[in-house]
Amino acid sequence: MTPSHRLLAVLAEPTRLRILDVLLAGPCAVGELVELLGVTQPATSKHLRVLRAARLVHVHPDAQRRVYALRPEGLAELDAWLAPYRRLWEGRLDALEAHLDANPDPGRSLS
Amino acid sequence: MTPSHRLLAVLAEPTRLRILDVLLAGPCAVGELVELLGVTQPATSKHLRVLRAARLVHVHPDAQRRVYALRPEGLAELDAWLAPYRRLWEGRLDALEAHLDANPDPGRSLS
DNA sequence: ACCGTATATGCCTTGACACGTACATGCCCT
DNA sequence: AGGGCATGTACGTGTCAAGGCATATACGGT
Repeated sequence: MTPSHRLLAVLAEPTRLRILDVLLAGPCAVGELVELLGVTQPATSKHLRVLRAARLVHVHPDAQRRVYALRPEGLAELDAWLAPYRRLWEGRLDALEAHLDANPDPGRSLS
Repeated sequence: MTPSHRLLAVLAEPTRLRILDVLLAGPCAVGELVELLGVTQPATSKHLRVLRAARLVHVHPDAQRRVYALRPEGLAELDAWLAPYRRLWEGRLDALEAHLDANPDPGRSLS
């Protein structure tokens, strides 16, 4: 029904999240993923299948290896769903920021 | 493991997403949610329990009624997780935009 | 052609979760 | 105090998806 629900279901899986985090650093073959994640190869392949169906990754065959790479545009839908909520909490943050502007430098330790 | 995985699991549920969307318009009592969503009351209460545990909503008792309201800051964690990916796809969009700036209006008058 | 490597798929079991029904709790009104 | 309304909770059930194992497919080297 909600389109973003499917996407969220795909992301609601620790292993798949870790796969995306790994791919964030750059493309990766299945074997490397298996090693890095400590997950069995069939499980990894199935998760990759799900990520592929969600258009979050794409494959580039290189001999027997299959190199997976990120498709970050797929996450734009999630960003769009998040937008109205972000306006809300940023509104509160803006109020905080205005307060900080009025009382400068009360602890600059946050990155 | 990943902290955001819990949050995503909470959101990976159409009914819970719809509840958040309703609360986006403003606070709401359980009975109204039951009516609006067409879900049984126990189911609604259970989903609200999950959303409460995830600190995405908070309750304000008003006599027998319990009015639920949004807590959008809880979604900031999801936004933070999304940030590095957003940089990627926005990078591509920026590149496209730069291209469009260099070659203004490539085919606006055609299709 | 054969073998080893790399990846995908099929079947089965198990565990988690959402739903429905019934019940418990809490609050207001008379 | 009692009855009705609004909401939370316990239990049993069905469904769905993740994991493990075995196997199938694809490719390269010899």
